[in-house]
Amino acid sequence: MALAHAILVTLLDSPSSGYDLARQFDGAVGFFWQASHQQIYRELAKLEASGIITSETVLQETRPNKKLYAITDRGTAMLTEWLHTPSDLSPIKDDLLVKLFGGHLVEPTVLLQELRQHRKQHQTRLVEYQAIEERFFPDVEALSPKALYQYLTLRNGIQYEQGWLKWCEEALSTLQPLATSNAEE
Amino acid sequence: MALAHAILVTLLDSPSSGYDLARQFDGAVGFFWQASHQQIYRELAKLEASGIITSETVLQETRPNKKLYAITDRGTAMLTEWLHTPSDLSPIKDDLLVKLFGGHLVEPTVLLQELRQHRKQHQTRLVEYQAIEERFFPDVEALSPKALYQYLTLRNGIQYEQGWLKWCEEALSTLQPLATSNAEE
DNA sequence: TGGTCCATGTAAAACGTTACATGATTCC
DNA sequence: GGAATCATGTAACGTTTTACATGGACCA
Repeated sequence: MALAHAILVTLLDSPSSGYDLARQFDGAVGFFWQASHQQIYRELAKLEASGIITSETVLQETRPNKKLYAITDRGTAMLTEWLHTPSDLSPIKDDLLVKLFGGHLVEPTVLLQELRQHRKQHQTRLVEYQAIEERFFPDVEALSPKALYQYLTLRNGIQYEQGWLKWCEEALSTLQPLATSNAEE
Repeated sequence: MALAHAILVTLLDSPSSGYDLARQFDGAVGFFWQASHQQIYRELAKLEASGIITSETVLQETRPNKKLYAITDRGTAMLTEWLHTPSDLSPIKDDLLVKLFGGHLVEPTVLLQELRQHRKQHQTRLVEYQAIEERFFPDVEALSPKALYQYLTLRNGIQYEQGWLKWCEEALSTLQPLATSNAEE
């Protein structure tokens, strides 16, 4: 059910094909939900069958035709109902932390390397998010309510990446003393 | 495969029954992985069938007998190999952020209420984590390598909850102006 | 001519959730 | 007497992942 909701809030922004949605899930929607194109196409078929979305085929000359999906009134009603239903905190599943929990099994350099790699990736994401913030949300006071809500999801991403970076630094300096006399980087 | 690894690092700590594991997944392991008892029992049967763990039946008088599972050499080898394989950043799936993205559909008070609820829950978790930190890790300098790795997973949880709290505050004060003349709490 | 983008799908396997099922003990 | 804890499972269903499959347009 959760993927359905993520698709619906995306369609609220603009009618999209499955392909468009897949790209949005790789971009801005990806801050808080990920899904592959296979999942998306299947879910779209299911949502259309139950009248939550409708499609319109758009013929194209130089490119394959596409089906543009849009949310129906029934879909909006369903989404609104869900917005009124409280959610639990979302569960965390993190491979890196599982690894750390058993980290004493391997030489310290193994996880130090992985921590450096993660730090780098979080750093990259943070820079991307901050670029989006500057480009699209330069003046928070001037935002429409809709833009304001979406801005907050971006702010969450920024907060999240900053937290990870801070923790990576802490973990690296905590574990570095365990790695005796190694030249790495 | 990921649940398997979470079970294995837990068994590394001490041989456990399915029931024990389920409780650990509700506790310390729950910082970074969640699983229901049904999942755990199924996975244990599978892991035993492939020689990654072994079980020994422990007869008990006043309580039901239990099967204590322990990791085998093959299991340790498999886990070690996985520790050497780099992981991607873990995907985020967060209902609350999906809701915010479509938040303009409902009156501001709806999401303000939900944000307050989430703030409260993150606050509760943070206090729990900090209690564990004080009780079990009072002197970081004195920790064994094994304890040090596990301490870092707790520190990640603390960082995570602090980040969420900070963001909840920001989101609440950003959205509060949208809710005009309402008496809520 | 080899790679990426556009565009949509099928199929199988793995993983996760919900509901059902049992039964003694211990605590309030 | 009722709820919680200990202890283990089955079954059905739903979701996610991984692999396979196709084919034209455009760019270097």
